[in-house]
Amino acid sequence: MAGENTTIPKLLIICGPTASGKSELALKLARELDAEIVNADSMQVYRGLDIGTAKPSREQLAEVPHHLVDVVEPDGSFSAADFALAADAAIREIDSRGKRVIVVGGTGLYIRALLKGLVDSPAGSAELRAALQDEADRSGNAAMLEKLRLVDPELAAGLHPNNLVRILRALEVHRLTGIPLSRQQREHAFSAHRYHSLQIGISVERAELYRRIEQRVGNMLDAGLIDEVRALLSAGFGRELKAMRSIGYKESIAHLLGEIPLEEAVRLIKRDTRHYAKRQLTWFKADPNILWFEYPEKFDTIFQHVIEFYERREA
RNA sequence: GCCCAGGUAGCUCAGUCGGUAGAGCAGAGGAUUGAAAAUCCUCGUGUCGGCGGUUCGAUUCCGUCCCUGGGCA
Repeated sequence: MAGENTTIPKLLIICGPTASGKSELALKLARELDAEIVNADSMQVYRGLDIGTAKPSREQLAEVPHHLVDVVEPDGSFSAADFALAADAAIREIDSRGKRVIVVGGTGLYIRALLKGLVDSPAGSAELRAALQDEADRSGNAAMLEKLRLVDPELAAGLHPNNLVRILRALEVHRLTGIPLSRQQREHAFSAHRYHSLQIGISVERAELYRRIEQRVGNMLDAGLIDEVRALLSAGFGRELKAMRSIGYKESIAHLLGEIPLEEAVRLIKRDTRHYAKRQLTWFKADPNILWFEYPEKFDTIFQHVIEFYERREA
């Protein structure tokens, strides 16, 4: 049976803004369904970033197998494409053991990359990026956008000169492949259908969400966030690293370096987390495939949908 | 009680030599194809403390009252 099993695994996806209770719901469902969890959070993949990323506890990680947690060093590189690749492997492996898969996370692009794939464009090269950044520093953002316009007018038209990250990525892809990124995107268009999935979003009233964020950040401080960041710094992981520029870490570093008082750092962490939650909501709201429920209030309804999803025969 | 400084957007404040006002922060909305907890875009009418007076016109000048700081008693 193992060899001839070519069915596409069914994925239960739990998403929603930070502090909405995703991990808790996923754990509960995993216990009930004998499932394993695949993390789709861009920061929980980093080793050593535990408190600030609200990583599941040691006990929780031991109780339910988690994948894609602690898979890269804080100075390592990781991207949406890396995620999709690693998640595919983990899912296949879990599926081969006859277990179910629950994907949980707040990184919208990672989930999309997993379900629909990304354009087949080359990975970013550090040297090329550095060179482009250098050029941008000298000639300015507008000049870089102009440069992009010459090779990919379609993409350039939709980019604001200040959005240098995207401009440089597009230039990078063109330089590496000779093909305009917009053309690849148009052909790709996220039209693939890589898994059967049920996407559940946890909806929380805005004021309540902000209250929870406030509380969660307080808990992180109590749990020793500052110490965690201090340890990372003394291990040689500096503020220039992607992981260390994430919420909770960049502000803590500023405080540890004596740039801002602790209370200011805390204020900023709360603010940045709120903004982040808002961006997540914008992303997920735009996805018509997500079914939204309140949790824990609607757990039974969620569970019904899940059971029905697993029993359904996919065409 | 007296003196001084203030009372302008949810907050901190700027400003109007008299023609009804604008920044930062907060907040809201959006974008997002190998950096995504990143990166980026858009959104500011509020009895300018109350009431009178002067004036064609007052948030701006004058008077008075209330409130908040600070100082003196």
